[in-house]
Amino acid sequence: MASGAPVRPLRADARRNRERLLAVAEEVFAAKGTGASTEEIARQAGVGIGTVFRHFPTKEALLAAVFLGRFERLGEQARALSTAAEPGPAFFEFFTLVVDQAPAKNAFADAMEQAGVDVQGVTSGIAGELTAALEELLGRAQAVGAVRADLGVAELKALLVGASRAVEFAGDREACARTLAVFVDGMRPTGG
Amino acid sequence: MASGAPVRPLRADARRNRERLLAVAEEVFAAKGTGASTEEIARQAGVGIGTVFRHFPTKEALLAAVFLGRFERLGEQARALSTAAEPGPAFFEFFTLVVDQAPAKNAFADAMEQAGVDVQGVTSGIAGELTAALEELLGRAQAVGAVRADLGVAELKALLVGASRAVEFAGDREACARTLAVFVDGMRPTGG
DNA sequence: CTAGAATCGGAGTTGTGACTCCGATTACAC
DNA sequence: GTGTAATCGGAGTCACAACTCCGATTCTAG
Repeated sequence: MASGAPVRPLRADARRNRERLLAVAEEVFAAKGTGASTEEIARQAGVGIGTVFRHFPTKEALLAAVFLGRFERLGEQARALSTAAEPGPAFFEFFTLVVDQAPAKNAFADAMEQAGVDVQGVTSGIAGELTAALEELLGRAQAVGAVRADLGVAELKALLVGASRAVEFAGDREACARTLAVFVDGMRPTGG
Repeated sequence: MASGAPVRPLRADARRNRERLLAVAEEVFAAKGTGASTEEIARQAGVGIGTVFRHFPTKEALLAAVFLGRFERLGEQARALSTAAEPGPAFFEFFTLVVDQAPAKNAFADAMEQAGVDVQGVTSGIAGELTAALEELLGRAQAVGAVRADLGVAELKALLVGASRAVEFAGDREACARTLAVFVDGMRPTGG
C-alpha cells in the first residue's frame, strides 16, 4: 500500500522551483483556463520546459497537483469554520468564500470533465477529507435549522460548482450578490 | 445594413449536408465537449472535411451556428410560455426545461468563454430576441408575485448557466431534483 | 441528355502543444 | 575547495487538429 521508495528530500533549488511552478500554474490556469500551455507556465515561472516536466511528468499531473492544493486549503477552511459557535452563519460564510474563489474552482471542474479524469480517484485522499469537512459543516448547520434538511454533500458540491459558474457569468458585483442571494435563500429551510 | 449579395438558394444536396452537419455537430459537441474535432463531426455526418469547411469557414463559425440554433429554439419556447395563463408555473417550467437540456447549453458557455468570443456580438440578433422573451417571462412571473422582484434578466441568465452546471455535476436524478429545488425556492419571493 | 456550374472529398499544409534527451550547471557532502 | 550526483534548460521530436486546394462527382437548367 504505502510506496516503498524512501524519497530523499529535494535539493533546495528543486523545492523552490516546484513551489514556484505550482503557484504560477494556479494563477495561469485560473486566468487563461486549463488550455494554457506548459510553455507559458514555464516562462512565467522563469524556468525551462524541462524543469516543468521533471517535477510533473504530464500536464495532467500538474493540474492534479494544483487542484489537490486547492482542495487541501478548502478542507482546512471548512474544518476551521465547522467548529464555529454559530453553525448557520459559518456554513454560509464558507459557501460565499468558495464562490468568491470561483475562477480556479471552475478550472478544476473543467479540467476533470474534459480530461475524463476520475475525480474521486485522482484526488481521493484529499477529496475525502474535504468531503468529511463539508459533511460536518453542513450537518451542524442543518442541526440548528439554518439549512434545509433535504440536502446532502453531493447536492452541496453541485451547488458550489453551479454557484461558482453563475457568479462568474453574472458580471458586475451587484448582479453577483443578487445571484448569490438566490442560492443562500434557496438553501434555507422551506416554510419557516 | 442588410447585406448586398442576393444569396441564391443552395443546391438541394448542399442544403441537406448543411442541416445534417448542424444536427451532428450539436450532438457531438454536447457529448464530447467543444474540443471535439471537425474530422469527428465530418465522419459522423458522413461527409468529407472539405464539406464542413465549405459550409462553415472556421470551427468557431460552426459552433456559433449551432448555438444560434439553440438560442432560437429557446427563444421560441420562452415566447410560447410567456403567454400562458399562469405566469408563475410557466416561468418555472421554462427554467426546468432549459436545465434539462443542460449539456448543450454548457457547451455553449464553455465555447464562448474559451474562444474569447463576444457573446453579445456573435449572437446579437437572436440573443436579443431571447433576452426579450426572458424579460417578458420573468416580468410576468414577478408581476403576479411568483418570483422575487430583485432579479433581472442578467441574474436569470447567470442562474440558468449555474443551474445547468449544477445538475450536470449532481449525478443521479434525485440529487438533481433536490439541487434544482434550491434554485426554484431561492427565486421565490422572500418572507412571503 | 448534355453542358457546365456548384459541390464534394480527402490528401496535404501549417501551426501548436505535449513531451524527450542530454550537455551544461549547480547544490551539497566531505 | 573539490567531486559528484541532482537538477536545469531548451532545442528537437511527435502527434494531432484546423484549414487549403483541386481533381472528381453530382445536381439542374435547357
